[in-house]
Amino acid sequence: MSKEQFFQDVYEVVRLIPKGRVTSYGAIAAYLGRKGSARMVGWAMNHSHAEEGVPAHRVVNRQGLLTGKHHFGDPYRMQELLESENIGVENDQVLHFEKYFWDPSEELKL
DNA sequence: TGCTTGACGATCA
DNA sequence: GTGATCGCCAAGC
Repeated sequence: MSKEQFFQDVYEVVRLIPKGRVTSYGAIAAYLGRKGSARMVGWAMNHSHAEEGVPAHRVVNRQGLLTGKHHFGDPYRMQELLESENIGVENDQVLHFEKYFWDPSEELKL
């Protein structure tokens, strides 16, 4: 799998995240066979601005922390988008993260 | 060419 | 429960 393919797959998986659900960088990395390379997913997301229809706000870290909020132009934008999908956010963290967590390797089952 | 950094995560002390 | 360390792999300098 080339790095370009990895990028496209990341974007595709992110686009498949149901509204009102969130996932983690690690979960995406694991699903794409890049277990342990969660940083690559984050790095790919950093370039997701060039893509369209990529709900990057639905991707948070393992702790449900909105670590990528500063890449949305306005830091409050990410939280705002999540709250608009009935996802509670407090102190830069998704409330009931386990409840909203969407694991591609479980939901998509390859 | 080589070192540092990074939207991360798991492990160990 | 907290803090330090390593693995991951690409980009920037």
